[in-house]
Amino acid sequence: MSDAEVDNEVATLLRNAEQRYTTGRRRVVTALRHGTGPLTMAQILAHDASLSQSSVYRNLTILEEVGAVTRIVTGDDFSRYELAEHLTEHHHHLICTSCGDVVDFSLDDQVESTLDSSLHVAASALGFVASSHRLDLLGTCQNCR
Amino acid sequence: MSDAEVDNEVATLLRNAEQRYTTGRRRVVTALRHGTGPLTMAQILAHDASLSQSSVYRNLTILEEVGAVTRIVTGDDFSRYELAEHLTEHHHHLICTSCGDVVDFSLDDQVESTLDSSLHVAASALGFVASSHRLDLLGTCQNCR
DNA sequence: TCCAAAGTGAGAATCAGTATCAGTATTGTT
DNA sequence: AACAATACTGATACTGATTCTCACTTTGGA
Repeated sequence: MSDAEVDNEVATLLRNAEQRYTTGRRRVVTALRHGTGPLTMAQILAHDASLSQSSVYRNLTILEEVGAVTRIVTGDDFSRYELAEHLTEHHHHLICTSCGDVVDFSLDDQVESTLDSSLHVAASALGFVASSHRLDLLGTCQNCR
Repeated sequence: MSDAEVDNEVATLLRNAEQRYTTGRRRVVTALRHGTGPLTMAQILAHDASLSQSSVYRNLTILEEVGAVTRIVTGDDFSRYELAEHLTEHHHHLICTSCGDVVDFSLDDQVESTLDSSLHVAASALGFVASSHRLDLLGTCQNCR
């Protein structure tokens, strides 16, 4: 999805929720489009020094509520934020257990669809209605080796 | 693994780290053996009123360090704790996005091993050394429907 | 242009989790 | 069995990421 398409889609999501697509929110979305994985608050602020922390937190919450952003919690002390999957592509996360960094990766479609159907079977056996899955690979990144 | 075997294994892990297997630590392990998924601090304390919060936090940290316990962060406001996989079985988590409750489930072995090899391929393509994976299914539990 | 409603940002407040430390329990030694 | 020496406990204080507050600013419609 191109920058303009993402922008349009985010604008629509916000408008449907009677929210504005302000400059600050655009800047957050721009920051999230950069980097190779979900970003921490510190990374977002580092990417754009004009942003103020409290507004970014508030805007991330709103962007998450309207479905434009997803919050990731990996286990270290910081939440991470990325654009929602329908604005990017289905992907998973490689999490470095040493430095905490998170990088996106994908599985090939066949593995993904096998997995997906197995998950639905398992879920319904337990009375769950599955809506999505989340797959993280834990290990050590190149830098930390 | 039987209660006694788990107990022995935890005892060994602690001893190897020059830690004692005290009554308080036994009680925490007992609490974690109950329930259908990882437990929050509140659930552990509710299960055994004789435990004090600060000691449980400290002991969970130690049990995690020696490899007897795993900390799970699902995205709501509380960490959850479970016995390490080698003391139970490889499993995944159904996470109710409405109430936050977490329940264990398993995939059949074939799906699991296909997944595992795909993950290793993907990881090494990015210079990662994979050590384990984590798969969560998000949805709505029976109670919240 | 003006107004009402929405957004901003600096700082205060919250609260899960961690650190402190005096008191208690346990282990090894004589 | 008594004595250290060392580990553990638990009440409490502290920390820090995130959320809340509120006076001020910006925005969009009439």
